[in-house]
Amino acid sequence: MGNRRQALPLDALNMELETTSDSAIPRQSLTSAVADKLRDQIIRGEIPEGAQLRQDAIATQYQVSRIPVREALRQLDAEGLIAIVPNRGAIVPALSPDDIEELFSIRALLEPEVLKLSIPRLTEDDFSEAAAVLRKYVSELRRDDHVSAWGRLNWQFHSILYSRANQPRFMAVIRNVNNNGERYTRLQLYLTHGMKRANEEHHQILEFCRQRDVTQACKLLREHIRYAGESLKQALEQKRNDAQANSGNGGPRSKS
Amino acid sequence: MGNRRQALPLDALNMELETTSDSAIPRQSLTSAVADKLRDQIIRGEIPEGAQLRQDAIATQYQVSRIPVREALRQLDAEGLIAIVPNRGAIVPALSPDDIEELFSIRALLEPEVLKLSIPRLTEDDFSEAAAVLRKYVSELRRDDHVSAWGRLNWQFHSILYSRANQPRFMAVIRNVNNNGERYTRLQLYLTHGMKRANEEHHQILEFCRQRDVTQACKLLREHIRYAGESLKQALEQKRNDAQANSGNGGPRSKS
DNA sequence: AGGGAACCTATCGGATACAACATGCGATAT
DNA sequence: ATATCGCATGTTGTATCCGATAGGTTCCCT
Repeated sequence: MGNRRQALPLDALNMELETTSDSAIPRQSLTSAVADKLRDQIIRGEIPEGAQLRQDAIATQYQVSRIPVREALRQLDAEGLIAIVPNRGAIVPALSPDDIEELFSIRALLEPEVLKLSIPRLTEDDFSEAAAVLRKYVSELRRDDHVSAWGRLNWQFHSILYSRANQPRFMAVIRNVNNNGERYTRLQLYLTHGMKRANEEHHQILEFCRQRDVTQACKLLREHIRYAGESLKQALEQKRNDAQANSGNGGPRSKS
Repeated sequence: MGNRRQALPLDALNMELETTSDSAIPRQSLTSAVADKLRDQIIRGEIPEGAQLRQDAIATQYQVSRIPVREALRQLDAEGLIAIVPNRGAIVPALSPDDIEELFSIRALLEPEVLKLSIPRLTEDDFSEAAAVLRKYVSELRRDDHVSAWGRLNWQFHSILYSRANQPRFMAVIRNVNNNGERYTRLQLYLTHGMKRANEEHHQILEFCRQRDVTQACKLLREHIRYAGESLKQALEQKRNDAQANSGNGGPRSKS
């Protein structure tokens, strides 16, 4: 009974997440593995807004103790993806329309700057890779579960365009800001309105990049982000209003 | 000996750090207290770049177990203040001149935007508070340990000016980016060159804000940040060159 | 019957204990 | 003499256990 019974879940988790096997046998810590898994679930919306993240439940789910879970939660808290209330656990916070507006404003400021630095160094391979992502994007449009893939592809496209800027600090911030907002891009209202237009804009941006037209590409990117943020904000406001109206019919027990 | 012997260090830590006593009996967790303390030490440069953060040492220093220390380290890792290498501990990473340039570029993009939104709502109290910070700043200039206070006052001044923008997401990013670079503002070369000029620019920015001249204030702020970043980058490059020259003269015992 | 207070349970926070990994030093063999 | 293997030591990673806190529930008193 003295031998290993803990290697299994670690390996299992690592297997799931081992996308970049650099032949160095990475073997990340359980904390990192749990953090990555939870982050992914939150971003994809599998863990909905307002959900409580029970340490024990997560621990048993992944067959680890609560220690790595707690460390992962601390990390996600620092990333802004969850909010830890002392003695009361962690929840996935609901983002207000103003939060959405802010997040997209930050993106609209930072991403064009990175694109500007990246465009001169982009290669033909980068362009075709980006184009491939856009094709995948279109083909996913008709699938039922496209919402889960949409955000990832969107990020892939953008990050390919930025990849040659060599600005790791920028990218760290941008990635984090994207992570914070991405789960809301699943909103149906936003999807139906924005997906087609976003796709066209993506193609146009890519074309400007091919032509090395820095000014136009950055300008369009900025507008692309601003428009996406604006329409997502409106979709969110509408959803909140609907929800309020529903609760107003169903259960208004506070005032009248 | 069944009764509490752990309440003491927690209270001690909280005492040390309770700057903002909101009368809500905050009593933050040990993890948060340790994270705040370490963050402060790193920002102030008390923990120098390249230093290894031994969990056990920190735990005994603050008379807590390693658990809250580990969680605090995870948090600081997510904030970018330290780097955790699996199975090999955490270190305070050295920032390259390019990192500095990036951090200040991000600031130069984000902070003027926030200032723009804040200026119309700034009150006379805000202006006098900012002016008071600048006076304190000048009076600290002659003290020996001014370097420790400089960064804090600098941040105070800036954050007062941004405070009415009501953009918490922006501020979270800006604060974090500032934290990441602040420990390098202690560089002597940078201090001697930049402090006087920075002070003058601060006064000028404040004046533009008083006049509600959004355009000029934002323009000057952007230049202020860019100049600070540029001169700090140069100071850092010079320091690195000197260090390399010294190690070239003093300690090459591998070859000759 | 309604309100309040004491208990009760679920969950979090922290400490201790132990296992795994990394590194440095020394022994040994070539 | 040197290179390599193995052991010793120190540090990190994870599990388990215990104490603390908050919110709900029940019971009693009015």
